[in-house]
Amino acid sequence: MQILNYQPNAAARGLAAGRTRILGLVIPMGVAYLFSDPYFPRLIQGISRACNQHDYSTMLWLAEPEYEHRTIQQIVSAAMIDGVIIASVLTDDAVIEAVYSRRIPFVLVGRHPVHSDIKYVDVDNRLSARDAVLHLLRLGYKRVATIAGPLNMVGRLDRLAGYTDALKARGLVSDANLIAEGDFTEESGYRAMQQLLPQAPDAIFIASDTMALGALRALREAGKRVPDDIAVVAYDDMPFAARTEPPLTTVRQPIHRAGFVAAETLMDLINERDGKPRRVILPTKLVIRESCGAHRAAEKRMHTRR
Amino acid sequence: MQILNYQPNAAARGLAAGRTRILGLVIPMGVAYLFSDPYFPRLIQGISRACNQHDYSTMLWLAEPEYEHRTIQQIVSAAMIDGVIIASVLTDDAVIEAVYSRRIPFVLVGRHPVHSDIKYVDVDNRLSARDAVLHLLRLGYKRVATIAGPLNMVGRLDRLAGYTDALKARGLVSDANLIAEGDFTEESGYRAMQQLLPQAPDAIFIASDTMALGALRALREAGKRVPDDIAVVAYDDMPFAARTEPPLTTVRQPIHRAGFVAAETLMDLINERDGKPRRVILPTKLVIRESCGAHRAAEKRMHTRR
DNA sequence: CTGAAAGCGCTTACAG
DNA sequence: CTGAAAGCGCTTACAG
Repeated sequence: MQILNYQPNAAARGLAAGRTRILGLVIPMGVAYLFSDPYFPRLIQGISRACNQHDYSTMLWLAEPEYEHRTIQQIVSAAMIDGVIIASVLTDDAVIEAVYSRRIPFVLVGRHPVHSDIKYVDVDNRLSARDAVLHLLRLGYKRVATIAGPLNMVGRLDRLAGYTDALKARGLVSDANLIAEGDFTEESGYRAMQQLLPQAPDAIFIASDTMALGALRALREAGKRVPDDIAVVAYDDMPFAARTEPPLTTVRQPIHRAGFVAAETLMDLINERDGKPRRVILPTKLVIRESCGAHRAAEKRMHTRR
Repeated sequence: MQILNYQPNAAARGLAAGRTRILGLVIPMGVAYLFSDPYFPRLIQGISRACNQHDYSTMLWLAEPEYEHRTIQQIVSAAMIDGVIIASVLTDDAVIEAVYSRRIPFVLVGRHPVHSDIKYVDVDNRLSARDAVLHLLRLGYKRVATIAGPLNMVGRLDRLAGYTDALKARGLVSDANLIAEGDFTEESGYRAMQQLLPQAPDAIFIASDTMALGALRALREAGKRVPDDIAVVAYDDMPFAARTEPPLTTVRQPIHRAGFVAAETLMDLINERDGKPRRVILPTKLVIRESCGAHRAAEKRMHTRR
């Protein structure tokens, strides 16, 4: 049975059927260095898994700013892809505007700041950040600083808002001197921490584990002990977060799952099975380890009781 | 001029022209955890850059073992892609066999262990590993251990061979007790180091920076100082290698460039501009920092001279 | 229910 | 050199 070796011609099939079973994935590289953060590999793995299961393929575009126009051309190029996933929403994103106005099926990973009718998959960045900071406040810390992510990214703005929410909830007002901006690299966390140290914070919420790595390095160099001199809570729960010194208390978010769900949501959209909700908010969880001092605080309480 | 908004139909063009201007990229996931190593993101960035410059697009397949058959089907599916880049050569790779036997244009990142006529881009893993280990031996270390990568990967076998070469070059014989195998994760480096410690090595060559991270952690926990008690040389020169404690002496390899060159080589192959050589070996460089003790050794010599 | 035919939207070889 | 026509290899609506 030589027929077993037959491979249909994908281009012909795409032309005739009007669909290619290819999903596009666009990663804005306005922030190219970000790509080495383990976030994107895990997201891609989730998307790829869904594609494997549903017999789709993935087209990858790293949208470098200097080629943005070309990337958009390719995405909106008819009959190349059936739809597109856009990861990591920038507050001003030409790619989103292009696919939105041309009515190309697409799903965001991260909520859109303006168009509320866009389908997206996300975590509740604001609420989870609020809870993380409240955790610190409840432990009794008074001067809680934060290192935010690049503020042109929607999710990072939300985390910063969550930080402010938490302060407000405890009747505190946020102090601009306690807020530094990083760009998600280890190096930027290092610099931001050095910048904050003179303000003598007794705790800090850092918007990513990778930046926390840099912050821990800065603290070590400055001779500060974590959590005794300053408590740290981070975000992501990357694999390495359990192995820093001390291990990081951090907000776990299901990145792999976000990719998977985004891909399935897009497939439904393409096939007009509009069962999936417009927004999918995935659960997060504050993973408590050593860096926040909660264990130490619990110990103290025990000693006090005796 | 409304004609400016015209977008040619990619499927129709592909059918008519017999080429799609799409390159496939296959990352074997027999080693899925590997994907979080910064290696692949940087490789993808290089490939993506070349595609942007030459007006190609990239199709990404993470070839999970359970979907290997399907992935192969997609790759060899006519008129989907013009050619394929296969990253990270496993010693037994069904994907490579499939594209090889079907005469689909392809380029490997990493040399092939059997078919020497296959085009590839690589570094000289063996020679660079040899030089790294010779560096340690020249500094006077006597018991040089190694943590190898997964031995089903060709490049990692080559690095192990380089380790043995160096020992031989100094009239030493390799001791199986001084060789441990990791899987490129931080965790595996940690465990491999713990396993090697009872053998009392005074230096170690580790096949990746990520594993070195784990090894440094194991050494710290065991109370060993680097490089005083044990010297460390790693491989990759990832961004974080300059910021470990102590900073890593490590072999720098141009990953981004490897991706870029692989993509351009494939484009030439597709267009039958057979100008590019069959094999491209990119240069490596031993970057000397604190972990090997070379600086300390130099200092000592200075003191002795006085 | 089955099967031959039209048509998807391009590229390219070829007639003029 | 220019332009109309054939053909790429499928899917699908439609005639039988």
